Amino acid sequence: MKQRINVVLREEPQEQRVIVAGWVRTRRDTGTFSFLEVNDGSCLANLQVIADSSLANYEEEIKRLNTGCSVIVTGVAKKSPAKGQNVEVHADTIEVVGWADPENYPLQKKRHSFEFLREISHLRPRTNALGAVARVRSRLAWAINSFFQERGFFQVHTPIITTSDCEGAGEMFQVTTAREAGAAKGTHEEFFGRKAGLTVSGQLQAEVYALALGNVYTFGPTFRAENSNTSRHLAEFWMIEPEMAFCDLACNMELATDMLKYVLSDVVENCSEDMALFDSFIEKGLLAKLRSVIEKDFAHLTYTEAVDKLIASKKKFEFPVKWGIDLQSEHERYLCEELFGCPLIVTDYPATIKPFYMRVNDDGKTVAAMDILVPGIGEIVGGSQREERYEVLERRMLEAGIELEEYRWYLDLRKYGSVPHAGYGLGFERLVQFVTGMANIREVIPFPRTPGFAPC
RNA sequence: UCCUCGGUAGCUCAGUAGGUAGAGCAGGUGGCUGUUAACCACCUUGUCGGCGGUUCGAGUCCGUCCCGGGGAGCCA
Repeated sequence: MKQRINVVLREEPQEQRVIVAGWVRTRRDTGTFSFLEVNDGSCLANLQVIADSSLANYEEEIKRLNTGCSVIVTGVAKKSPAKGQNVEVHADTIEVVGWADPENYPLQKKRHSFEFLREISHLRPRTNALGAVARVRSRLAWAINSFFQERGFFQVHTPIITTSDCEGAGEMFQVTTAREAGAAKGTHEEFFGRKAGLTVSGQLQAEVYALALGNVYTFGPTFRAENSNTSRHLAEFWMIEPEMAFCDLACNMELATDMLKYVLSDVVENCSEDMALFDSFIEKGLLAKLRSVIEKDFAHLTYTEAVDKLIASKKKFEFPVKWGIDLQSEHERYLCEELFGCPLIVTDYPATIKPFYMRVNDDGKTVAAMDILVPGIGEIVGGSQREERYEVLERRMLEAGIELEEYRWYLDLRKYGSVPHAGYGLGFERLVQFVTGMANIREVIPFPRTPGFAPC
């Protein structure tokens, strides 16, 4: 039975027989045998395999092995006499499954720039850092599902193709069967009988299920056709959107805080080897940062208080601060990184700069919005209590220039058994970025899609 | 999309006042060694991002387009 290398490395070596299958990272020859470093993706560490020159295929094959070749090794696990590893496997047989021509194989046994690796997205998960990102990303997804499931939330699969436009979340990719550009208008009938696009948010549909099942969450792909070229934006990304009935802004903040602390703890505990790599090679002090986020309370300011703090700081900002403007990156960075040095929740933004569905506060000027800002990333969570009062919502939609007929279903939720409810969106890749310390969001999703880039 | 810096060997980069290119690593060959970014010796490698222009002559100067880094906007 084939075993995973993480298991072989974990068990005490007692001359037990093992079979492992993986890819050769490097080969070192000595007088009478060779060392192979084999990695099967189950963990960061490689398994050191001792290939003795007595092996039948030693001269013809073993000595030709190089980075990238795939092998199946059978042998005996032994205590390693040298430093660097506790376990090593002395091979009885090494079957070469696939060669990787060293003249052409792009990965070398040395550091590569992330920019270069991005050009070979089909090979980059075979590197230490990108493999670690993939494992941590998977664990984070698991932790998020666990968090919500443990609390009795139901996962709802909201549509990827949607006809709900102008959710205030940005440009939509259009979905059409028309073959030629422009043909969609008039000459061809729309497949859905109306304009459709890829979802920019599952929130509105999640609200439908929250007002039936109580607490729900979505976890799926999201698309923005914005021409954004930054280290924090993708055209296709994954978003988690919980939505809770009978829940106000305070309840929303509490859930978001608990969720972040829960998933961070889980990953720090269960991905320690990969996290150690990020801590020492990607972002120094990463683990200390994460532990402090897990332990410390998040700071909380209202937008109005935040504006006061920014003005009181007497700092020169490129964009002068004044009540009513949206907070710029430099403002968020000052508050989050300099003033507090921890995650910061900003609530109660001016109604004029937030979307129609956010609940209007009693002052009539602000809405029950909340953004969670995190050092180094900026906004990681954006949410609000939703407007549950029919008349108020209708007025806000009209003010926003929204076609009411298109949103009858959404207004109906306020017409029949309406309840206070709230929710938020968490950018999954931004979370992975925060957890791994990876500087560019294109490295934390397997196949990044950005303007002008979607190779496979 | 805007500002800014960059694109030279498979990778990371150097290239002086315009005179048709170099290092380290990788790769190849040989040697050595319970090695672990192994080590030592020798050898190979380039449409200098694309197109156009100035010039006797362009990696180097000018224009334009593409791509990447950093910052900004939009946001998650």
